[in-house]
Amino acid sequence: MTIPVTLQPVLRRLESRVRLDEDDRAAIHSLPIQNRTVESASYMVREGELVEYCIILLTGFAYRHKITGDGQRQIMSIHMPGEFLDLQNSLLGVADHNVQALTRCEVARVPVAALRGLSEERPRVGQAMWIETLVDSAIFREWVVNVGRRNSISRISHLLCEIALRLEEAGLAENHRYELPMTQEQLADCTGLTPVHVNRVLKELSRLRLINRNKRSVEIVEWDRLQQIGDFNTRYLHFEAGGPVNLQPAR
Amino acid sequence: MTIPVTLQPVLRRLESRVRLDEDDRAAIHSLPIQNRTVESASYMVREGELVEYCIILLTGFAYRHKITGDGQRQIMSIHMPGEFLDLQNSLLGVADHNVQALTRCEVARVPVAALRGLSEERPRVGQAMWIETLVDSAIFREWVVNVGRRNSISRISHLLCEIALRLEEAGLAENHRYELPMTQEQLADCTGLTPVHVNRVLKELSRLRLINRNKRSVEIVEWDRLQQIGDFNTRYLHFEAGGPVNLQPAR
DNA sequence: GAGATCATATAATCCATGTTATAAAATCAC
DNA sequence: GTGATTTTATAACATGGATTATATGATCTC
Repeated sequence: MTIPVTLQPVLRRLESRVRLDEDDRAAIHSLPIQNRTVESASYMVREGELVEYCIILLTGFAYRHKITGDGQRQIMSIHMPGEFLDLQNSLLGVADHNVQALTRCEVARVPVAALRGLSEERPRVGQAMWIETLVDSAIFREWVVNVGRRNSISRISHLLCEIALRLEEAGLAENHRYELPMTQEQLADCTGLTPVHVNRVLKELSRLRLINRNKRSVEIVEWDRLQQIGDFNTRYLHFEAGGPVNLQPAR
Repeated sequence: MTIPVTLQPVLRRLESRVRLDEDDRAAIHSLPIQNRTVESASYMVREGELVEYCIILLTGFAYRHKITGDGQRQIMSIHMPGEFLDLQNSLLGVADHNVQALTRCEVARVPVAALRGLSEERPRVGQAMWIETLVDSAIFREWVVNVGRRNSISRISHLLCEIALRLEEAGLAENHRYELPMTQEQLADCTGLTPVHVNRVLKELSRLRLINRNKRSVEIVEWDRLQQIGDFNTRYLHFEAGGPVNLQPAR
């Protein structure tokens, strides 16, 4: 028996950056979606695959990653409810990376043709979806900086700050406290480190009383300090994108 | 006196992935552009700036980068003629990174409002532009992998392969031979290494007779070997995107 | 609730890459 | 062309994070 889930969280997200009207909302709600439950660790998209459906994450967490020729893994993003997991595939055709469930997830599958149609018929919705992919892109850029130029303690701090704020923005956490459904090995694969070293860094962040950890729950105790150590600045998350007015005619 | 330049290279690029009609082309050619010459090393966009114009690179090379809190630089992409440098700014508003000239460049500046209008009036062009940003995004993902999980010799090899193929695809180089207008320091900032170590790696690649260097010119002598060492696979460059048919109704 | 499996913890050792320094070569500015 | 500046080259030494190993604690399976 499936838990009832809706596209509500997606709508919330799209409308946070673009003003939509009733017809736009109706068009989204009438997308021919299939709901699915996906078990933890199962693959939703595999690199090299010709993609026929895009996936919207309704509940749970997922991540995108690639495996290098010598078998190492690099995670390139973490996803939370309300996010598209692979909107780029609606226009690129062949997946260039894997998408995997971090926890058990409820997802909606939407045929790529329906998404292309939606973006042509409702240009405002098309732009909202485009913006989602642009924000993804901004996050990838920041991750290039994170793994390219920050030391281990900064990398982990930065990641913890990013996840906290994205969860809070989505209404899924508050007070810099959240459940992080990731193993230390997965944190290592996000930050280009080894699991052993992630363990050392987490221990150090706890010792400094910047965070409290208890199993998978994280509380950022000293937000300002952690943000500083992680060289974290929210700009790249584009929470505003000029606010929902950004698609009005230029002033 | 300005060299005469046209939007032709942009059109070529957009049409490589999406079929455009005469009206689409006309709309692009009637964009209200301003041509500018930009000196080497000058900034075209600065992080934090509210962006009013998007920039199309017509001749020359440019790059995007961020500076970390402690003054280190990470380059996140290299751009060549025909590419948009900051199309994402047309919808995101505030720049989250810098765009700087690598050589003297001829560019076209297009008001962001004109680009938004274009994408609403000519949805096909809008999708073509969207695809450009999606390919950028795919390249950022690969760069996360490159700096996160590959060793120094792989990182440099991967970068040399990527630039070779992108230049060839754009008709700007052939036979895996090209002028790379970057210092070793800039290569270091692309790959998350130090300039000293980049020098060591380049020396090693030459010693192994995989590449020939002479000043800034690069010739990849053993393409297959370099590709293998760099763990390089063209998939992420999406040269096809399903070919220009990818926007036909789903089969 | 007993094993099996997976995740965390932690120590000892190693090494790929960073750091610092110096000099030569190339390029730039006038 | 000349001096100033930038870039490349290279050596000696340092280190942050990797590697390997082992133990313990959690969590899953039936």
